Amino acid sequence: MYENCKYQLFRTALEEGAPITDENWDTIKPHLKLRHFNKGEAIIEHGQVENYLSVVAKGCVRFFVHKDGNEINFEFSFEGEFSTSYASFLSRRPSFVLMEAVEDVTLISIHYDNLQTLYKDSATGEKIGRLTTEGYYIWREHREIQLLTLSAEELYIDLLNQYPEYINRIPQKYLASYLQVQPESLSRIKRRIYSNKKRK
Amino acid sequence: MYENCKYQLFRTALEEGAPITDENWDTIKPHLKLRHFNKGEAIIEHGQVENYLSVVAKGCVRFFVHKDGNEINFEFSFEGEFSTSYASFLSRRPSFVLMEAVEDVTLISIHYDNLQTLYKDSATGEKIGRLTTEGYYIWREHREIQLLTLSAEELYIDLLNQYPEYINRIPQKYLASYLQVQPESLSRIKRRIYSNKKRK
DNA sequence: CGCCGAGTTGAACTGAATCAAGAAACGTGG
DNA sequence: CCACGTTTCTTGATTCAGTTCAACTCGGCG
Repeated sequence: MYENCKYQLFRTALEEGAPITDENWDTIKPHLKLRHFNKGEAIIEHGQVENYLSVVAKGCVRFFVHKDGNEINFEFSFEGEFSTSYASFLSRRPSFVLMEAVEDVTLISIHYDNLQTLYKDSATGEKIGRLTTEGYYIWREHREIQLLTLSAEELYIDLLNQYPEYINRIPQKYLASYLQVQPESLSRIKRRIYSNKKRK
Repeated sequence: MYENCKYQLFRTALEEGAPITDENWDTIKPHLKLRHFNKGEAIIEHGQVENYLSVVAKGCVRFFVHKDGNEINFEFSFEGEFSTSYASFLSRRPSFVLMEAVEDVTLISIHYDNLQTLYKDSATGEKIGRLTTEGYYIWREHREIQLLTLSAEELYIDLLNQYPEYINRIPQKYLASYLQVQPESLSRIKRRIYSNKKRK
């Protein structure tokens, strides 16, 4: 019963693409499983193939890549959001992206093979898959345009406005590279923004 | 007969996702149409909803956004590649992205409504749609990681290696913002790379 | 032939990176 | 619950790469 409730988050996430009928849900639900990760634990390592499409039930996940010995964070996911190395999941190729639990994390996951079965068995499955991917695509395009057009400070302000409850859960050392700056610069950006707010 | 041949590029583009049967193709083909644009002409303006999913038959298209009175280019498409303001197309919302013909351009296009009909009428249609979107997604994720990890010089070298035939067709003033630098800096980057090559 | 936009080059400037040191927060074990 | 050690965050000083601005070259086109 308790787990049942948790799975709902997966349905809700899917329903951002399109409404799910109860019958659809009944065919999906048996394939879901919960996976737990401790803070700091790897969820996907470099070179692994991502086998799961997951939604975060609890916690915060960061996505990052290695570059010259440094980590560059390119995404974070929180409760109710999809959380998967999607390009690897879709292409069945080794993941270039690493995933790690920023906090203790619980994921609601469906295995790739089970998803393919759903696709094969029902046109609705295909449709849900398409709409989910479309939603994911739109998100990526949005982020890419933001990266190209906004300064680190503008990106930070955007996060403050859109996800005030999330921004404090991401350690600044991770957030910095997401905004394309060094941690020291992010520190100065925050000071600048904060002192401006006080003045007004 | 001539146009028939041109449409093939659309099929080829789709088949990067999954093979298309002749029957599938026969249901798609009647919905395709060719659209021509002169060099410099707008294909999508800011705020328009994108109604077409297109593949480039001839020419080069640039995708860009406005920022503080400047244009920032975030994508280019060439012969055989998809070319659409996809987030707008999928979401039916006004496009934030502008599209323009860099050279004289011919697009092979299918209208949104016709695509939806294909989706409704066949599970295969759904599948093709899903796989196409997946391919598009993978491309976007790849580009986003490149933006985060590579310097302008590294991005340029990457283009040189991967698309040597395309890079010269993009005016440097457009290419610069794609690499996140000013045209003057791109000029210096090219000189640096070229003089290194000579030395070796 | 002369115009115009694109590209190149140089010089000065600027904002972020780097390096280094100190302050604050965290958590681990006594 | 406190003490200590580790990590994260902040702050300052310096360096450096890219921007900006301006002048100049080049090539196409009427």
